[in-house]
Amino acid sequence: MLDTTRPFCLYALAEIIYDGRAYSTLELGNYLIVHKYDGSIQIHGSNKIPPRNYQGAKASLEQRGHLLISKTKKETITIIVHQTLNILYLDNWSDHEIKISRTEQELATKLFNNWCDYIDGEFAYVFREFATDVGDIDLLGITFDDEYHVVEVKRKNVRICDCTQLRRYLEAFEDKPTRGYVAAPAIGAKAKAYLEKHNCRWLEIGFD
Amino acid sequence: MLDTTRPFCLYALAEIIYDGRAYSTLELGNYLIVHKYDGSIQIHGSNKIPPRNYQGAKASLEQRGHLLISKTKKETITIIVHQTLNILYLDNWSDHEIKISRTEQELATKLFNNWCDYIDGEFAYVFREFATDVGDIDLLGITFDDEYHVVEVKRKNVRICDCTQLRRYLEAFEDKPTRGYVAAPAIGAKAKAYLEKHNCRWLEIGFD
DNA sequence: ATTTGCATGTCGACT
DNA sequence: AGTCGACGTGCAAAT
Repeated sequence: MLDTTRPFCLYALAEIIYDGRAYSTLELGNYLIVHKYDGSIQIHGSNKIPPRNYQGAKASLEQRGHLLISKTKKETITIIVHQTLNILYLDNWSDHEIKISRTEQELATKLFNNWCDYIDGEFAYVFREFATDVGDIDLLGITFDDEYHVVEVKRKNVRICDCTQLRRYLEAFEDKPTRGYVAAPAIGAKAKAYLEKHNCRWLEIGFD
Repeated sequence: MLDTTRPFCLYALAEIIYDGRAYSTLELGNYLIVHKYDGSIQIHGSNKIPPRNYQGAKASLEQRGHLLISKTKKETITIIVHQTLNILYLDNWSDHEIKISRTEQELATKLFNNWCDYIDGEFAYVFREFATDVGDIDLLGITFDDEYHVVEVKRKNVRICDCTQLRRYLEAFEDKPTRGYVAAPAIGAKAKAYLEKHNCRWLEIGFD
């Protein structure tokens, strides 16, 4: 018998059925089942980072014989436990978060503070997080002769979809003369070609 | 002493430092550390599905005193183990994959097989996975009078970025008359407005 | 409650 | 190795 009110880590011979946004089955085998304080549950196989199956926070967990059933409004995981190999209750489990540095914010700040090192022109204003109805623009500079310089910042390699995002922002000023930039540490060949084809530029910017 | 050649699940009082694509620290606390056959490692807190820290397959794991060090070429996780609370070796751990149904493929097939129920017109051809240099189009129908009907299929709620993706495909035929569709079970209000503004349509299509 | 965009996204497929 | 698109993406912030 399992105490489903406590967080645990169960190693079991089991099979799993998921029904919700999709439908999936996981055949009989030995899996690691982790149940957390927030109600979430995840079933891990012997490789890869993401769990084979999972259910997010606030799921309810219930045991009925050899069945473990995790439910939310729209989704259900049914675990058929054939054999319990091991069980570990995880008391006093910490909920601390990681503290991160070197983020997109950090790059945006650097570009904002050193604007003229990266972009030519005589600017009247430079905005951060400029709101438009197709989303927020990371950095927007407006020159004295009313030219709109739109910058999308990425903390890593630029993808094509980042460039379409930039173009969506540029369209928001279609009545103005505009220039588009993606600022990032690196860019792929296809994305660069796509950018240049649409008269946009890549700004190389890295962490210190 | 730990056998780092076997997959295990370790509950320990520890602190963690990650350095790689970003830099992060996780303060002293009780965490669940899972090491898999593929070399991957993940550190879990008491809530949420994703691990606090992780390292993908083919990472090397090494123990030096109370330090556990997981390394790849560009990334390092250092686990400072203050106290080992529990250790479970996970022998004969299965690597089976889940089998999924109700996928985007399934919806695309349904639309392909029942094309005329969804889209008006006299079609000469309908293609699946039609390749262009901006990506593969899920479904492309060409009428006898050379009108290009482009369909992007989504298995769930349509996002704005799905609509920009559709428009990118439409641009590939800018010398032809085109019509654009996003086929999906549901769509948000904003995405729908964006679609209609660009003369595209949402096709409601669901699983059986 | 819904929508939006980020993420150390991860992962698989393809060049 | 690098690039690209999909994911039951998960998640938090804004609306």
